[in-house]
Amino acid sequence: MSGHHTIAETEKAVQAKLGAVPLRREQMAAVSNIHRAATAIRQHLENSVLRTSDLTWTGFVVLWVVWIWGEMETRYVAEEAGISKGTLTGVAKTLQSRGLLERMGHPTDGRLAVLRLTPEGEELMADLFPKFNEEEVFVSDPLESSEAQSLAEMLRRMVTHLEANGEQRRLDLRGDTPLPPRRSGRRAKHG
Amino acid sequence: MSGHHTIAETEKAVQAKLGAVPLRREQMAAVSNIHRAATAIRQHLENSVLRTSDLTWTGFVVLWVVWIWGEMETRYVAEEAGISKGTLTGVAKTLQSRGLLERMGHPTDGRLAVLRLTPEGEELMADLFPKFNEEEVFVSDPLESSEAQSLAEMLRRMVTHLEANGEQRRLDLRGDTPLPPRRSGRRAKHG
DNA sequence: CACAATACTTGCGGTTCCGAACTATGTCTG
DNA sequence: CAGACATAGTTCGGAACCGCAAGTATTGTG
Repeated sequence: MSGHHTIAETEKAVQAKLGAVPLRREQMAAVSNIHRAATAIRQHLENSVLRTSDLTWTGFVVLWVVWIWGEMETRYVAEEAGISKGTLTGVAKTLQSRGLLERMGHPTDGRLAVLRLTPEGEELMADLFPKFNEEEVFVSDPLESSEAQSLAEMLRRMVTHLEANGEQRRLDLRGDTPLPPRRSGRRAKHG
Repeated sequence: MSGHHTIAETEKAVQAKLGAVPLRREQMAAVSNIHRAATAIRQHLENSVLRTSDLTWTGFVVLWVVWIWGEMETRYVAEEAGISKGTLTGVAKTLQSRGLLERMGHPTDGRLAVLRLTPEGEELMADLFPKFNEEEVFVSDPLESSEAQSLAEMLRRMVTHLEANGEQRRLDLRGDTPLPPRRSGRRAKHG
């Protein structure tokens, strides 16, 4: 890392650029720093523990979710991992091809698919997660234990709030104009 | 959102799965929630303000960085945006093709390239950013103003710590074994 | 002027990612 | 029970993304 500008300098530049505009700075800094921290932490974890097992971030998260919950239906795995169903299909395929994950049809509902770790997957996670946690401790080094708790708790409130009210908020914002389609993506066959 | 499991339930399942393993839970929850929050917030912002301008998250971040700093050399833009130089080349091309961004050679050092917003880009950001900030306020709704400040400050400490010590830490972790190459990537011309 | 260092681009191979279209299955209702 | 509707998962188009190697151009240095 060792950036050209520190995070403090950036905040100062924002102040300079936006001094006149009436903005809510505390919230802006909070959100912005959440993403900065997430990126920096993710990069550190990828390049320390994950890389040596040839796992991507998303692959690890999917394994983690399935590991924690035991068997899990794919739709819930996607949701917990924070990715779309379509993405999960591909990620699960990769993990299956490496023998870490297996998928089974649901016994009674033929539409469902269930994911589970293979023994190799279990073994990998049992080995990997303590190392992962060590790095979580490393990145949290500047926080007191009570601060880490408070941080987690505030973020939890934000996530809960978004889960509860995000969709309604987006609907209200749009009003009657429908969400424009993405530039990319599958096109209709005709028309 | 409205997940199958709440964030609290997940933490409980982790406790059940890992009850015997000696882990540092506060740090684990903090890091995990940073990513959960980042994902949820990003999705909300993409589907509220960004989508209507047909901007991707990364595209917006690049525009934002250049907007805040005025002119900026590409290497620093990539760093501030948290993406690689190679990715920036592509993203910048996309933004140029939409007339939002322009690139110029550096006046004295011919190796450098400098990015700047076009008038259209300036206009877009002037229009977009207040809306973006409104949603930052929305997602921060469950936080007191002082809490938002404290949250930002803790995250800033984590980022600073990683910038200062992350690389050394990764070196220490690896010891003498070099980082294994990625599975993918361009191959040498001949062995 | 050779030669190293720096900055960016290009291309590769793979992954991730979204979201709409599509397929298959289950469920409700007349 | 047939047709309509709902739900779960897959496929696909287009873009983003990384890390690395190689290529181009420029600058600095002995």
